[in-house]
Amino acid sequence: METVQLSRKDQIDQTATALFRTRGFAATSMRELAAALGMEAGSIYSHIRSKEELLHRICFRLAEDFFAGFDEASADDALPAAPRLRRAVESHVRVLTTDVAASAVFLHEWRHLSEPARTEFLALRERYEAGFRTLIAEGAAAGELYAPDPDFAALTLLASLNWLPTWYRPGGPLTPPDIAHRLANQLLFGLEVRS
Amino acid sequence: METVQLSRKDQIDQTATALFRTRGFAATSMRELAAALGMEAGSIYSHIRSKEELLHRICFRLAEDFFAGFDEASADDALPAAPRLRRAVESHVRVLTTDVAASAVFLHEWRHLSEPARTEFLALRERYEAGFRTLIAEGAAAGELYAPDPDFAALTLLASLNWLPTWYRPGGPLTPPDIAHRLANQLLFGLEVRS
DNA sequence: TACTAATCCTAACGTTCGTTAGCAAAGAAA
DNA sequence: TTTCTTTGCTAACGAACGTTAGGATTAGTA
Repeated sequence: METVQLSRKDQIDQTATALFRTRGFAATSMRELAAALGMEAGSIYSHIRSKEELLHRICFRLAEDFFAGFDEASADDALPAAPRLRRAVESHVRVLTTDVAASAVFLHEWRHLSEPARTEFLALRERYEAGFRTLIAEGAAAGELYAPDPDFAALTLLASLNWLPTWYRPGGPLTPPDIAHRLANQLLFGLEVRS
Repeated sequence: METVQLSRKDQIDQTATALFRTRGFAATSMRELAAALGMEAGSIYSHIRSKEELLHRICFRLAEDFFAGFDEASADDALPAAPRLRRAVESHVRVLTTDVAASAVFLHEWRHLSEPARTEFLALRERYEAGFRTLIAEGAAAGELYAPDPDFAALTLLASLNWLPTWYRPGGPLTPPDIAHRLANQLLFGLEVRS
């Protein structure tokens, strides 16, 4: 029964994601993972080919999610760059908060991918960041954004967002849309009151 | 001769820091570390007690550096909160850029500390972040800063800064003071042009 | 009923891990 | 010259690692 297999496989993926997040990929053993699933280590290999396959799936699935969200958020060419950037920020936060554990793995554990997956992953990441750079550069060129160095601004912007999985806990006082809105505001308007 | 011993020990610390940064603490073996130092794995134990001692020293040394910098930056009570915050940001960036590898380890590998070091470390970190929260809250109360939620603002501020070790490479086009200045500007003034 | 696919087990494989014991060389201090 | 400290080696320890082989059980399909 295919759905059952997929369901069990998804269960393994999910448990692995949680463990990779809290203990790190290298420090998580297959026996730990098996114990968390209520099974024996050898049994996992009825469902997966290798430990790294788990990491691979997590990282590349999230990459897809980020791309899909960004493309949708920035697609409307009629809109000025600034609101499109705001929507892209909100999309990024939405993906991050939808699966915090997977996001944390995506952000921190990708270096344990072996070649050529590692290089492929970094290329995707670079392409994604380039999307933000372009958006900010457009906004700066149009006078909508103050960004003397769009590359630097994009770096800082994504930095603020990507730290989120280290502190965000679902069920806290702030809902994901709240967080997205506040982050976008703080990053676009800054902290200091201007005269 | 004590200085020679310390020098060799420091060499081990430094090499360990670089390896822990790029490969992660758990994925770095003592044999790898020894090879990078041109010695055998067993020989390292003439200088250290355990692998974790290396991590412990790295993490807690950096914690001290951050505290010393912050205390100096925020000490001047005569100054308004906003410029003190700016100086604290610049100090944080200075510590990060002075030893990027150690900073990356400090930020990402501390979870491999075992108890009670781990709890002790987290308490230090919390105390440091509280310093920023207080500074931002003071600035907001005095009307110098726009921060409806100082805790949230502090989180985002440190997030932007702490991502730095993932992209900064010494010898790039930007000097550390440049970076500090730009980051402080972007975080305090934001991106969006106001009318 | 017979067959197939899914699921999990036990037992073990070869490898690598952090660490230790015991010994040796080499230079500084006495 | 003797002594001590520093530094490093080889060899090995027990434990844990990812993974595999081969078999058992179960449930759905034909």
